[in-house]
Amino acid sequence: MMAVELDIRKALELWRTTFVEGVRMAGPDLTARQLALLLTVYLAPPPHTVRGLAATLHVSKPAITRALDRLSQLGLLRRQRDETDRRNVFVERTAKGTAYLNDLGGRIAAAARVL
Amino acid sequence: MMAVELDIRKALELWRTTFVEGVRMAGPDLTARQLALLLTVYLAPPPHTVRGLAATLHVSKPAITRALDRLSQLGLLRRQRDETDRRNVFVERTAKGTAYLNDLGGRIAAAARVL
DNA sequence: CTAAATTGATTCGGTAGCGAAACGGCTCAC
DNA sequence: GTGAGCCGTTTCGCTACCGAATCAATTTAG
Repeated sequence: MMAVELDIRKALELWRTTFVEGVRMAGPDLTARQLALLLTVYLAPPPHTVRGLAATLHVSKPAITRALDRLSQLGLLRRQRDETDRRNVFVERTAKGTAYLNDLGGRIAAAARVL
Repeated sequence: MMAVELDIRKALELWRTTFVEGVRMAGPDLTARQLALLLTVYLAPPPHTVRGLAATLHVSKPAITRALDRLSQLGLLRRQRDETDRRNVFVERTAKGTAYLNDLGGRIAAAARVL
């Protein structure tokens, strides 16, 4: 697979296509924060804790907890208590979340192909 | 400028980078709808009316009005009454909106370059 | 064994978004 | 001129998110 080169105009058109498509399909309607969190869990190396995610995203812990409530309610993510230190909560992937992001990535890639 | 080719993994990493960066910078915090609207006004050929935008985005007219309230309050967009048919409202670009999207596009392009 | 520190969750008051329905200004056919 | 129809806006009741402060559970230091 090839180099990724984008000028500003094409970058914006890529975003426009994907966003408009997403808005049209009326999916789960995630916040920017929620999507950033979801993508981080799926793309960055584990383990992911609430505290770590808060630091990564420069966001308060309650904000992470709330985003986690929402995303796990949607089945896109899962909480898992750390049994060796029960204060920690690990955030883990789910099959549904994988499918969701595969779909999203596919739409982005398809939009990029059209440019 | 070159071809745009993206596999799913790279597409998602591109989004992750840009979203996490955006969340960190704590910008205006726009909704998916608001951003889709903003991008449409700047990238699709004018004129843009409320009704037309609602049809393009498959969204109700009041939703467009509200997004317009927000975006014009932020100075990223401007309403302009159609003087030949005063029922219409045209949505137009602003210098601030242009700067905002240039910045966004630049960040996307930069993120793409790192892949 | 107890006191301090750490982790994630909860509460509080406030802001902003949503869909559905109703509204007022404007145009145009008759 | 008047009535029908179109356009964008407003209202209503509701849901979801925000930051700040606080909390309960757990671990660790002394």
